[in-house]
Formats: sequence, structure tokens, C-alpha cells
Amino acid sequence: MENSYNTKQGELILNILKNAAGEHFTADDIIRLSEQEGRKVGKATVYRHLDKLIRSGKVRKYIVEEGMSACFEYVGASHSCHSHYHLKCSSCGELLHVKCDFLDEVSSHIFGHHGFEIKPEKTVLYGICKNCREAENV
Amino acid sequence: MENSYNTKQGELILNILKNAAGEHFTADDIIRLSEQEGRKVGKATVYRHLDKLIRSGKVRKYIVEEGMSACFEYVGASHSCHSHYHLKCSSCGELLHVKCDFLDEVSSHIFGHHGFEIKPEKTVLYGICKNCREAENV
DNA sequence: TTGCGTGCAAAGGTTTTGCATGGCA
DNA sequence: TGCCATGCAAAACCTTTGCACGCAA
Repeated sequence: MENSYNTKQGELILNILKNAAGEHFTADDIIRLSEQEGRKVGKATVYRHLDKLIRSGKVRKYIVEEGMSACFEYVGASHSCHSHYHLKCSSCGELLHVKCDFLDEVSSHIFGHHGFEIKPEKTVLYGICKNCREAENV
Repeated sequence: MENSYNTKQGELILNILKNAAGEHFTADDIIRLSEQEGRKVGKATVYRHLDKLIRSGKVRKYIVEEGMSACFEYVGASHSCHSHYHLKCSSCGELLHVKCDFLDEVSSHIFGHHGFEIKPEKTVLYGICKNCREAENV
């Protein structure tokens, strides 16, 4: 029973994310951006829409830094993310898409030895990307 | 400098974690457990001690689920032991702890081939656990 | 005595919820 | 018209901080 109406706010929020696929935004970013578009959207509305978009698979939520606002990023419903993994840099927020046979072996191993079936599309590996690590070592 | 006193509260908190190495506790868990030991410890005190223990390397902090309390686990002073990964079942919510050499290879591989340094303490692999999968197939 | 440790309450931040109103179909 | 969406404020939530008092050395 997926009853829902199309509203200006919902359209605007989706467009902000969609037009910047690959970038991430906090809830406040979205509020700020929607104001720039000439339409003020309430905080609760933003969170409620983000929640729907996440459940529909169009948007993904990341915790870049604990205690800080969560980040949201458009990943698209059609853009199949089943066969690859996501690496999220805790430092710069960069999201890397990694397709690698080795990671498929990981799934097999965990399935075989631990009885756990990993869902790559829901899993994000957190860490530090190459650029940030090299920058820190300066 | 590292000035510090030994106090009943600090000792109790450390013991609770140490005597259950490998298990997770939230800050509230620790407060509850310390009450069971006959000593009520304030919330602020618990957080302050956890912060010290984390900085000393004895305790590790995990963010299992966003929006929920962080989890704390005794890992000892030696950093030598294996990385420890978390598998979270999307269906029943069960959190599995997996210490496995294979997963260390994963980190090495991704570091070597993709230049990305995974932080196991921030990473949770999502999927379906054995019990839930078997229950679904019935 | 010195100064860190403690605990309470209040503050800080993000996210959720209640409720009356507004807008889509 | 029926019902979902909206927005404001308040609540819920975890965590940190301020301050007076307690306690270890």
C-alpha cells in the first residue's frame, strides 16, 4: 500500500540529491540548498523524505563522523550496486565503488564458514582513502 | 602529563569490561551493571572513563547502528590481535563478532590493490544471518 | 593540602514525533 | 472530499560540560 502524493518539496529534495549524484549532503545542507531554490522546506519534512528515499534504495545514508550529522547521497535505483562494494573515506567523505573478484571470495568465505550472507548493496566499508592517508603523513 | 588517581568507580568500570572481553556494552549497560555490583556510577563518570580507556587503547568503541548508543569493548593493551569485524543481520538485528584471518587478508588486499585502509572498528557488514535465512526458506 | 574524580543537572547536538494546517488527487 | 504532506515546536536521544563537593595521595 504505497500511497503517496507528488509534492513540490519531495521533488525538490530528490532533485537536489539526484543532480549531484556522487556528492553527499547533510539534512541541513538540503535545507540550505532548497532555500536557495526559493522554497523553504522544514527539517522534519527533509528527514521524512530522506527516510523514504533510503527505503526505496535511491539514497544511501552514511555516518562520516560520529556525533556529526549523517550524510545522504543519491545512488539511484537503476544503478545496480549488487556486484560491487562501497568504500567510504571517513576523512574526506569520498565514496569509492570497488568491483573486485577478491571481494566476492569474501562473501563466499563468510557464507561458508560463518553462515552469514552479506548484502553488498547495504554494506559500506569505512576507512581512509589513499589521498587522505598520504596527506596525513606529510 | 598523565596524572590520575585510582578510584573505586574507575576500577569497577574497567573490571566490568575486562571480565567480559569480547562482549559489547553501551554506556547505560555499564551503569546498570555497576548498580548490580552495589555501586551507582554517574553517567558522566562512565563516559569520562571510557574516553580515557579508549585513548589508552584498552577499550574500543563501535558504532553499530546510527542513532543508537555506541558500544564499548575491552580489547586489551596489546594491539597485536586480529582485526575484528561485525556482521549485522538486517532481519533479526543480531550482531555477530567475527575474528577471522581471512578478513585480515581482505584488509591487506584492499590496502594493496585499492589504496584504501579499512577501519574495522567503524565497519559493519550487513546481511542475513544463518538462522533468519533458514527461517525464510521454510 | 593539592588537584583530580565524582555526580547532578543543564546544555549541546541530531533526529523524531504530535498536532493542526495545507495541498494533492 | 479523503487523506497524505507539511511545518512548527516540543520531545527524545546520546553525549558533553559546568560546577560544587568528595576523595586519593
